[in-house]
Amino acid sequence: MLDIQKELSSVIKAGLKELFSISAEEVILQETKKEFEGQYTLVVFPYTKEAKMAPPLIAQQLGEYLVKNSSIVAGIQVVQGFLNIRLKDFVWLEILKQLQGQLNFNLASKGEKVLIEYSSPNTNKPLHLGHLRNNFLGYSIAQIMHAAGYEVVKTNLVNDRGIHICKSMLAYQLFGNGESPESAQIKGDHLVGKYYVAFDKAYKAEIDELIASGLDPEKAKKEAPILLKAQNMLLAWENNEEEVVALWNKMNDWVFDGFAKSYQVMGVNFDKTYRESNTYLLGKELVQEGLKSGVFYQKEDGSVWIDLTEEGLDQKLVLRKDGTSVYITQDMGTAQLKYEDFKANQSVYVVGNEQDYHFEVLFHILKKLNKPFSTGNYHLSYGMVDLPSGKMKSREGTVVDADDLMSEMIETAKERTLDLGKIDGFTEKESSELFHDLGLGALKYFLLKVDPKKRMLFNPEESIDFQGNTGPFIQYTHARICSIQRKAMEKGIQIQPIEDMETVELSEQELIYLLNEYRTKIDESAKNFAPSVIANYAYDLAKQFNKFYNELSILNEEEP
RNA sequence: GGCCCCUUAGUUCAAUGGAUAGAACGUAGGUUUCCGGUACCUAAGAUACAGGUUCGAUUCCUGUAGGGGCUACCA
Repeated sequence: MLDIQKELSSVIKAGLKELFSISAEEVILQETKKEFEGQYTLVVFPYTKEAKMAPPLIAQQLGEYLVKNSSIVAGIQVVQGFLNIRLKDFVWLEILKQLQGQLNFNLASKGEKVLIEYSSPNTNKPLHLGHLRNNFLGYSIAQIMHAAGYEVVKTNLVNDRGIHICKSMLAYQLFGNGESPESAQIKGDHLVGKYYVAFDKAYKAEIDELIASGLDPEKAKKEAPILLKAQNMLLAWENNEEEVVALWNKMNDWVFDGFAKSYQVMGVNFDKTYRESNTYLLGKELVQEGLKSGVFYQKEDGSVWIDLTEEGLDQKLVLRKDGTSVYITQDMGTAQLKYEDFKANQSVYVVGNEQDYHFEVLFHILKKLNKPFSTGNYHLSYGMVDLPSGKMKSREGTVVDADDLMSEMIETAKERTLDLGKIDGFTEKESSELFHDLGLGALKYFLLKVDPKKRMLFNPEESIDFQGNTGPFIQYTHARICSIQRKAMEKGIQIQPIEDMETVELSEQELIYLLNEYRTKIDESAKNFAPSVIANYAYDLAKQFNKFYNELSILNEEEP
């Protein structure tokens, strides 16, 4: 296998030694920018001191040495301290031959299994805009890592137990009148969410009442009857009381049913779904184990803690004094379960950045417990999605509902496409699929083009553009390329895919160049867990293709 | 208070420590024309501030200012 970089750097090393007596350990070559000649660039500034010579002179002499001594270098260009290297055509042909029959866009297997946990919804309310960013990030990073040569397992951890779930259940018991998704014609998750809101409303009314009757506000918050009832219900649930468990099952089924529909519209899926109600007990076992081995310690009141002050963190509770588990307890259990199920080398958690501290603590605990799954953990932490009015708050009703948003996007796509009048002859099914792809494409691209760790702004008023740096623009370009190639085939015209390419050889060179570039981007994207790298690269390519095809006059435009 | 993250054109986003900091939207001007829209061309416009490391800093380090998050026996 011909390795261009290796070949070049070994000659460069020899040249540095012979011409300037510099022994370089490593030579870093970068891709040449488009506006300059050549494919690879060596930056010679670092050698100025040792060579005692001006950078352009070093580059010139080194370049001449390369042309003379390397069989693959066709020519050079010197710009200040930059040495641009142009390779001979046969090099590209050689590589093309090697790639023959394996022009596969996926990279060679890395022989590693990576587990990606994302989505992780609560079963007390429907999904919102923030969940969309999570789901799209998780799903796309899974696709990217697959393309980068990893074996990928997608998991979802559903938080289906706890006081917040009981709140919805209680409100349903009080005000529900036996309503069901069927009878109310509402998606299950939305119906349950409705009662979560109803609880909060009743709870606030009770607090106001108590305060009006002269109670201290802090006390009122803790002693509102409806809250006490919810707490009782949680205890009843933990004690497996039949009636409560039945209600819990019924309402969870509604929510799962609703989520399944949302996931389908989103186009995401999972290999395995875990439920917190099944993993928290295992977490408790791990706490007992760690207590024995001295990783945890017990306070007098019976609560169990870990001391991470040596690691620069705090002390952290892992089990309440009443023996019930907290969030981190169940996460320990889930980690073990996932390991037993899949034995992955890496485990990625797609969770918002408000939980940075939580995961730092979790990973430290796993290390201290000395578990095989204590390595390879990564928290893919992403920033919040803000609205122009500020942060989204469920209780204040300032959330953007995921289902609503997706429908609106599809509706917008429909309106714009109909305006353009480009779907004549489409069946109804084809049209609605097209609207779905365009609407979701716009939404996905919008949420993915931004560096995950940054906060981002979403303006629903302006909706999302279908022109410029957007998903539909890329989709449109793809459709246009296909259409042009189809027409060209019909007319028997041979199209050179890249500007300035006159011979078949050169277009093959460019093909490999693009393939290499694509693979580099995939690797970079996977390494940084950043779909934004690929997203922006795709836009860049689409723009280039569009510009080139704009100059082709043989064909008419076609529908996206 | 302590810890973590962020700050780039008017706005929303790019830029493995390298070449003239890229786009998009918006704005202005122009081509096109019954008018508008579409399309195309052109222009203006940015690294929060102060130091440091380096041949070279948007990028790394320190400090300042601004924004956000965490700091629950919530999840």
